[in-house]
Amino acid sequence: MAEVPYCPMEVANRVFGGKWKPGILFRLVERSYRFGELKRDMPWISERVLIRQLKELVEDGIVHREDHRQVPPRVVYSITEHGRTLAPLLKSMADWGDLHFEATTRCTS
Amino acid sequence: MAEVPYCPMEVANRVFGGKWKPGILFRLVERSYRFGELKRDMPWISERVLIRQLKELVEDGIVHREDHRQVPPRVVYSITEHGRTLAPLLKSMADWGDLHFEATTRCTS
DNA sequence: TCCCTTACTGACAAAATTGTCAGTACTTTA
DNA sequence: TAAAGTACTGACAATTTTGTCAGTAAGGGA
Repeated sequence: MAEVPYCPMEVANRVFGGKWKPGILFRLVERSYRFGELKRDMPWISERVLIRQLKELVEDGIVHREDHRQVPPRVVYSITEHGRTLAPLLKSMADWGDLHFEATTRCTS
Repeated sequence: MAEVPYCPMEVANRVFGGKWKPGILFRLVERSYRFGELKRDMPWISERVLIRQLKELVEDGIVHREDHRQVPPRVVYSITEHGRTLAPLLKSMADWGDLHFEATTRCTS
């Protein structure tokens, strides 16, 4: 199959697309979270997956990870400056989701 | 695992997320396309997958499918009025993708 | 008659993503 | 001595998404 050329859509999609990243970022834009807090706040994501998503976001420079090196561990995740540029986009997505939800449920149910 | 509650992010993500939908929609916001045109314009998506994505978009009321009932077939896809509400969001995504691409390639390569 | 065209379908395979389960480290509290 | 707490990791399984391949219909042209 032909090679995929550079596409900004692909870039954006790779960085904050996926099943859970938008939701995670939506929270982190609001405030910092300890790992356990985030986990309890989104119990429908398995711990393993949450860790992986956070790791990818950290690698992409969207999220900052701060390990306080305590026992028991205390690790705090926060949005980076660069990640914050996603805020309006995330807001638009959520708004559109609401719009679409209302538009599609008004007549069918 | 806990049930996923209603989340506008999930809704938006389900409708226009995925590997190819943003790219397809980005094109359809510009103009209408015959199936074959779209296929040639994005040769990196397999025909089968392109059809499936379009079908889902049609089911979600984002894209309109018009079959001219000719032989050989002539099927034209266009964005619906509702789908058009995604336009600014798609633009923001593409813009952010560019921004991120430049931010991440400036120093690392 | 044979081949071309176009949009599409079904069966299936490969790959990517998501999820489960059992641990680990080290300190505090009982 | 035992248990609890926290943020993880590794091995592996299930699921979802994506991709491949071989068809099909039906008219037109050589």
